[in-house]
Amino acid sequence: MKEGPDIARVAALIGDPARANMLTALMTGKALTATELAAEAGITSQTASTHLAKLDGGNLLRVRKQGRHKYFSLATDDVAAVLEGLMGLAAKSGHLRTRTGPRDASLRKARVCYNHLAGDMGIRMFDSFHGRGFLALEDENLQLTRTGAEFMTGFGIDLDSLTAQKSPLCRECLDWSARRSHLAGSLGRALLARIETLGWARRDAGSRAVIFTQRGEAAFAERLAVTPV
Amino acid sequence: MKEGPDIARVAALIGDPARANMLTALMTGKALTATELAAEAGITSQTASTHLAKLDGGNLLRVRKQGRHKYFSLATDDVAAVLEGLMGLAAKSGHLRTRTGPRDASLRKARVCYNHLAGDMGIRMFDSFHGRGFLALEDENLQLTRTGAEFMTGFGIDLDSLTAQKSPLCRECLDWSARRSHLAGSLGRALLARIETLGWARRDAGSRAVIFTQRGEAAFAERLAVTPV
DNA sequence: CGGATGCTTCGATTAACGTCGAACTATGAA
DNA sequence: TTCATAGTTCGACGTTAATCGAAGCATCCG
Repeated sequence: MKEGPDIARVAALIGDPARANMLTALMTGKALTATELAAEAGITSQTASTHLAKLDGGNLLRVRKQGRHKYFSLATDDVAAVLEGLMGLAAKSGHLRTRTGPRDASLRKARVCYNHLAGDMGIRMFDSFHGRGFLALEDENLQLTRTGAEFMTGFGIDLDSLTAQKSPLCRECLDWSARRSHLAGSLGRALLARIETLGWARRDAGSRAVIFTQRGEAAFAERLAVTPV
Repeated sequence: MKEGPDIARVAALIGDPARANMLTALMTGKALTATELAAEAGITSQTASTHLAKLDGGNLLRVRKQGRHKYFSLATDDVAAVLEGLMGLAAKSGHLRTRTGPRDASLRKARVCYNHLAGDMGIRMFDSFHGRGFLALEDENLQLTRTGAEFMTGFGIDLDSLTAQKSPLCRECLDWSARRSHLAGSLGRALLARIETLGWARRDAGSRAVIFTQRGEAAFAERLAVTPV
């Protein structure tokens, strides 16, 4: 009778407060261990273990074992995108955990969304790439054009190592405000990494904010977020 | 401690099977009454009533009272977008309700996503509009360009009445496969309505499929989904 | 080899919530 | 007015699932 994918299963997985806290913690893009996630959610390590097993079973997480540690991260960009969408809905219905403070403003401006740049600056960069013809919508996927590839290489991105991976190079990701999209995919990740390497910005420890230096923001506007005439 | 919007609340709302069934039923875009939704979810009208109250309280639904009937529809396009995203995740983790059949194929090709066209054909139309310069990414929102407006008027869309509404004209909506976006917003709605008026396609009763006639599909490819050279 | 740390499994408790029968209100039809 | 239909509220039942203590593995370190 019911048609289509079983949406309730996934939603219920995200719907538990403890699990939701873990997932939002993973939105920074950093891989966290089970105990770290337990602390993040405010539960004991035993319960965290069962929760993490469920999330993994639902294909929401990617797990890597290293020695006696188990590192968890979000499975794909799609998961991050859905989480962002849910945040948008929750924010709109007014159920904010904390009232909007100064930290919130910086989150809107620039933050990390599963390892790539989100927020106003992320959107501006995406728009600029699009307008300059670096990205093209081809078939089913977002593609990097030849001029785009040249630009990326010039910016210090090693495209060869990126294309060697099996994960998609470019992808769209809907933003917090759920209005516009920014660049995800391995290229998005590489760009943020490059921005950090260049010293233009650094991640705020313990939150998702990305804090640009004054020089970094100017350089960003000049090279990445150019508005094409 | 916890920062950001309360995502668990919303996800838990969608996470109940009965409520999820109601929401997916509303993805057709049609407004349904409480009893219709109860039947759709396979529960009694009393339980449906409490569920609908909760969904409404979570700002996921829009409610209109007409006589002794209460009509429910999805609150905004954002809600539909999140539901689509969740379907993508659920589909990927392999938990399909029904094994993929012929109906599933037609859903992928063209279906209705909260009143606008989704699926392959929706994506192709969006790409074409983008490539022909009908849509521009401006500031925070997707904008209809002047040439785009001319085209729409020529296609028989009454733009004046659309812009008179307060709801946004253009919006992106992430697709099932969660890879690419198609056109939502009031313009997206109007386009699908126009397509139906022209007799190019009709909605399948009881599913989300949009079935094009042979002539309709040819006309669609010729006028709406032109690939710009 | 101990001893410590990270994670998992088991069992029992507890709390939350979906469910429906029954009774109630409101609107529309005869 | 009388009856029927749509929807809501209440109370009780039952199931589900989150939680933690305790015990059990696995891994690393000295």
